[in-house]
Amino acid sequence: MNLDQLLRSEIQKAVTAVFQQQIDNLQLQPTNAEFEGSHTLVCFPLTKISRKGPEETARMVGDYLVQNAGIVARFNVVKGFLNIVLNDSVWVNVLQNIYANKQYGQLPSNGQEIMIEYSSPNTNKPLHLGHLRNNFLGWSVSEIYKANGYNVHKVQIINDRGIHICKSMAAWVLYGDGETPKSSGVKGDHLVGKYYVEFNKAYVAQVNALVEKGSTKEDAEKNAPIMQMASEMLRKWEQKDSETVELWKTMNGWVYEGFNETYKKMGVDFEKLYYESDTYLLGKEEVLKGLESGVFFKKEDGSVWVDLTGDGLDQKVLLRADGTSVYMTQDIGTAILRFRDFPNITGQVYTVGNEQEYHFKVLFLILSKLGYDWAKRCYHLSYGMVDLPTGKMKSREGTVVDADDLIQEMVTEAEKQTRELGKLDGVSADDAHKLFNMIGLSALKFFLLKVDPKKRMLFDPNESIQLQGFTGPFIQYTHARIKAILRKAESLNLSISADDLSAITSLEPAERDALQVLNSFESKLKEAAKDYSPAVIANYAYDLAKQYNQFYQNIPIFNEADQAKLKFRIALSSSIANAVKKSMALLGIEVPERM
RNA sequence: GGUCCGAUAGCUCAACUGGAUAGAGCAUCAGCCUUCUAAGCUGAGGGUUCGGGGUUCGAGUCCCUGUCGGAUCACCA
Repeated sequence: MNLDQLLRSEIQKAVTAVFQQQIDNLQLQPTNAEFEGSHTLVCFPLTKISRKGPEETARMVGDYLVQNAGIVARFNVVKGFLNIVLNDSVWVNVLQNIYANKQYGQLPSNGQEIMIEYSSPNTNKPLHLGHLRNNFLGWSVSEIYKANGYNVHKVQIINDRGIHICKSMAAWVLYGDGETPKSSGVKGDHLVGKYYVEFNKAYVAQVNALVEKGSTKEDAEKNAPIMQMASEMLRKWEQKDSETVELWKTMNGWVYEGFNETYKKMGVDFEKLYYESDTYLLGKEEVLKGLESGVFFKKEDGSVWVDLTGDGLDQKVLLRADGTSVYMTQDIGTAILRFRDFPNITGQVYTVGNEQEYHFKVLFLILSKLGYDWAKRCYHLSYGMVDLPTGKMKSREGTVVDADDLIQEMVTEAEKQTRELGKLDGVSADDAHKLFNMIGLSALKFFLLKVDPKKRMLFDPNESIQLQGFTGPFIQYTHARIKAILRKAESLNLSISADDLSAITSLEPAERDALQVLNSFESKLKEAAKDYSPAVIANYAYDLAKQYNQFYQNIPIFNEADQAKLKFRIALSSSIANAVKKSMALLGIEVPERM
């Protein structure tokens, strides 16, 4: 039983004894910093059964606790709030448990298996800032679920098929002159992206030319030769024309090489990749089956639809009149395939931007209409867009922030600031390089993950490369500081067992405060999983680091003559370093031994 | 136009899901390095939580209403 549960049950007993009645929902919250205590019982709800004023109610419960619950030392009452001070021995015991528990921050397996999808890019252009939020978020949520005892499968669906890649292909055929990543030294995804831009340039020019000749805009958009060429390529691809398929494979191959390099830099990984080119046909089959069973219907032109007007939504097309599939079709196929591949998963999580909320509402509804019971355990992890100080990112206007460029800038900036601070004495070039990477990526990841995923956020480049304050590097620095202490302890041959700590009978406030934050790790883990929110962990890691720094600044460790206290403080430092490391790992951030 | 989401300090974000005098960071100002790493710590100023109603012991949080961002309502993905 953890501390909160223990205290809760003591309060429960107290309330029952004092008022001869039980109450289900005890409101227990952390005590505000300005008052003495760690836990606060909100007593207003108790006045119903106490039939006394809130202050008197609080005093009665407090008196009972002090007399009968061994863990409560004293209390104070402010308005209707009962601030509870626990015995220091309780906190010592908390540290003993955490210090002895090598698994602290990893909850036991709950036997559940889930799938989490993230990333899922199109293969016609390189990854950008929006993808970074997506990848960091999906990866981190996966790790958070693992830490909560789930067996997690990380996957993505690669949109490797469709008109977008055909556009890049068409432009490359027209203007590429045989250029390859090898011949030009350009990273594969960037090279294919370059031809996507080329396509759009040529397309706009052709449309304008046609409009000038008297065409309507709509006709011009349809008839522009380069668009006709791309459409023709898509048709040929669906007919498995060998030349087209070869080109498609080649150019996608370039993109995958580029993506893999970027994923590696980002530090994200996948257990299994799904490709739209493999799943869209299955989706088509499922739709046709649904048509037979009457879940869907066919219009006169031959297109297949689902009618969701009964659910407050619209009618939605699932197969075009010419029999080709749309986005929804392949998502149906992919979902079904995944539950076949992983029959034990209880649900799946889709990490996709909030502009697709309607799409997923429809998708889950369709799957449940098709009779798949697991549809109700599919969850759209919907996150907000990333804005720039200049406004929205628009690929057409060239205002996207490229992922590779951004990572490089962050690392370069980390190097610059580290050198300015003169932190590199006695550090090898190799270690220094690793450190710059660690710090730069930490700044970036932490900046993107500290905000509630559901909310739209602003990416200010100047602020993101800050290394002070509420940032990843600040937390890394705190870890490095603790490590210096632990190294010194080791050099003094101080070995500390959990039993050694019981010699402590009283604590400094800064020690108590740090222990309280340390002790809340597992409840934060649960909250982060429940809310699908790495931001909960980011805030926790920051609170913990900040709390430790206060302790560090106020209480000298090695000047302490009392060996028991010295050992206690080192054990506390060590446990906090572990929790910092573990929580940062959940965000995909490594922490250095020195910085 | 329908539906959904958002608005908190100059700026970027929190607020334990209805609890105390709404908290951090950045920026500004003032302190602290002969001590375990100053990428740190301490302090000050900074708020009508978008406006207006309501619900109750209590509202940034719930309900109604208005204003202003945004997203979505494609045989695009």
